[in-house]
Amino acid sequence: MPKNKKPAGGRPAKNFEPRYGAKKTGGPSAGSRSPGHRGYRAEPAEAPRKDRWNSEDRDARRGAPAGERPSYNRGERSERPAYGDRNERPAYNRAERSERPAYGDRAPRGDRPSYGDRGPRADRPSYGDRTERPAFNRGDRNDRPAYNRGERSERPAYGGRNERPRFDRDAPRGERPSYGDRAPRGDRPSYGDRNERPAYNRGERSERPSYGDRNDRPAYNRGERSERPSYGDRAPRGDRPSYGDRNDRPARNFGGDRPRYNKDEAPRRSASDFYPAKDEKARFTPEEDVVLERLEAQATTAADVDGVSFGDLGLGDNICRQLASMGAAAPFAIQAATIPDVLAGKDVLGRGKTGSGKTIAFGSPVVERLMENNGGKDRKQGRAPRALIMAPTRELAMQIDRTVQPIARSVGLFTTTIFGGVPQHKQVMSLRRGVDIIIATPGRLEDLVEQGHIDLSNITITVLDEADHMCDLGFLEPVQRILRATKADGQRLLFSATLDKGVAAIVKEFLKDPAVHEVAGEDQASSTIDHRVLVVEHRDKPMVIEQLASREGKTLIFARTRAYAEQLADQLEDAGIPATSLHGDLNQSRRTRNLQLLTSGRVNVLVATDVAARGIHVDDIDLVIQADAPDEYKTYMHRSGRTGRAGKQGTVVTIIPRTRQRRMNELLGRAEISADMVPAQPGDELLDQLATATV
DNA sequence: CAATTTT
Repeated sequence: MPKNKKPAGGRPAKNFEPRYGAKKTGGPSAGSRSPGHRGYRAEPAEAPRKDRWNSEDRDARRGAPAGERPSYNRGERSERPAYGDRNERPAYNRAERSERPAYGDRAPRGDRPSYGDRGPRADRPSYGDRTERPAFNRGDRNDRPAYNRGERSERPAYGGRNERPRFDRDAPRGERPSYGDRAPRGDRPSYGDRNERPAYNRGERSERPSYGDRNDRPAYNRGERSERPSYGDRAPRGDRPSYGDRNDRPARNFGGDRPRYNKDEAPRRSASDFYPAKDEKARFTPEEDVVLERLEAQATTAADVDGVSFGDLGLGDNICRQLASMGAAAPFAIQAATIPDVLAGKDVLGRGKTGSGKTIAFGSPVVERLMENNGGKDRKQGRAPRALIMAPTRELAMQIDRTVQPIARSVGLFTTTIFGGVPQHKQVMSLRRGVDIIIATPGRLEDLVEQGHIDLSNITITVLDEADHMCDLGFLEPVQRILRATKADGQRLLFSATLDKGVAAIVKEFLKDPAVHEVAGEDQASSTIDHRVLVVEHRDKPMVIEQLASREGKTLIFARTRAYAEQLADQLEDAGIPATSLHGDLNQSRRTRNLQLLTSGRVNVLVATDVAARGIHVDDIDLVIQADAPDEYKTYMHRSGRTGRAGKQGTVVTIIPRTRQRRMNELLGRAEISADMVPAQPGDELLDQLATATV
């Protein structure tokens, strides 16, 4: 399918333009779409502004800061074939879902308030329709008179509506969940700018569960949690349909080929050396064994840290107090090792075991440094961010924010998350209000930079979490471009549990004489994880997985592909094991919700791709099943690091075919893991033993 | 193969 074909007759173009046109000349357009949202206005204040944009004033606006220009009307955009191919992607068996009563016997769906009046799942058009629906084929949208129903013009006009298909649009209205039943928008924490709303935080923050605690790093906050009111009486997050639901399928195919920086529009802000064209030759030269080979890592042991406090490391009182309130009373080894160097302004490479507290290791000193630099006083609107933390997945970005944000707020600094899969508007608004620390995934960050909404030129500290992964193919180049846009002499921090020479390209170009830290005695031998490898006949695999997964505790299953993850989740549900999935074929809302299903314990089995392999923390996962063996030893280490956190016991079971034994042994060797490798088939008692080992 | 953008 011609991915880039320009449809005859320029239909998509036609469909794009009227959309924008209609927005401007047509009815009013509200930025917020539901009553209760903090920005909601019955008489949209934004409407007049749009008119102005549309008028001849445009010339007058020429000189306006980039962030305020309606820069979205770029020509070539509308000519692009839009999202056509999305619909052509395989459905991954979603359709079958609707045929099964599965969700009916699943956890107490019916108990949940907001969905109470919805029909049973099977009656609804179901997500299965999605792929058949021209979801993103905006083309049809404007042609459908249905959406111009009378009340439309009275409504706030849903400016962005066309752009965000909601589920079940095609269904008769009566059958769709009425949006009025939803929790008011304002009650739902929004991804991007949570911290921007003073109402939500401030002093109480530390006493509250602070969104972060939900599935954050282990040690912090555990005990207090149960004592606190917690958001228990709120509708569980996962139940509140949210932004992402509108795109049923996230965009993919991120046009790696798409030329960045629309040629006809020079970057306006930081015009100078922004993203120097492509690469002055590939920087990655494998034979340069820099980093950990040449630079001796300074090992810190837990004993070295004994009796040391965060204050001793150089953090200020507010931050120390905040850390204590988050459950981090005293620094972990990796934190004690790196914090002083970070505070000293050095570039740092930090390697600490999965779940060893890396987020605080970089988060708290970054906050401290920013505070030092401006005396905590510079809060002018729209100030440019000064620190940037990048992560490979959205979930991880959110999780980092949950840890860093309270620390930042404790000294009056603001953070915001920037990632894709959700409407950008809120993110842009927070940026305009001014933030100090951006926590981002590379794609959306670059997008907003290109749009002129983000100025990276004042970024003095950049952190790469999961740094080795950020240097993998597909991430490396965007990361390089972003780093080049930050202050040239800025401080850079690279953290990962598997930090290796793969980061050489970044280190060489961007770090100066970095301090390298690792924590001694944190090898797999000292780990609390029991590693097993099961050699299983291909035909037995489904049943073996079922047997392993039908258990009490939380189980995380890794699959290599999204399709298989989805299929496995379906299979388990069919078998009566409540399970959900997490992978890139889900929209962000469902990703967030499904992960929340596991953290909340509503579902005990999550089947995920490697999107969940790194960084994300869920309490008490005691069994990790690798339905497909990983290709890389590092992947093995990260996946297995989802269990056995905070010193708890965990089991990792890897299922392989006979033909993979040798490769598996090599991989385990590289990971320095010793694991029993035994044949297994359904019904084996061993499987039950493994399933119940930790429950 | 997965992950990473679409206002």
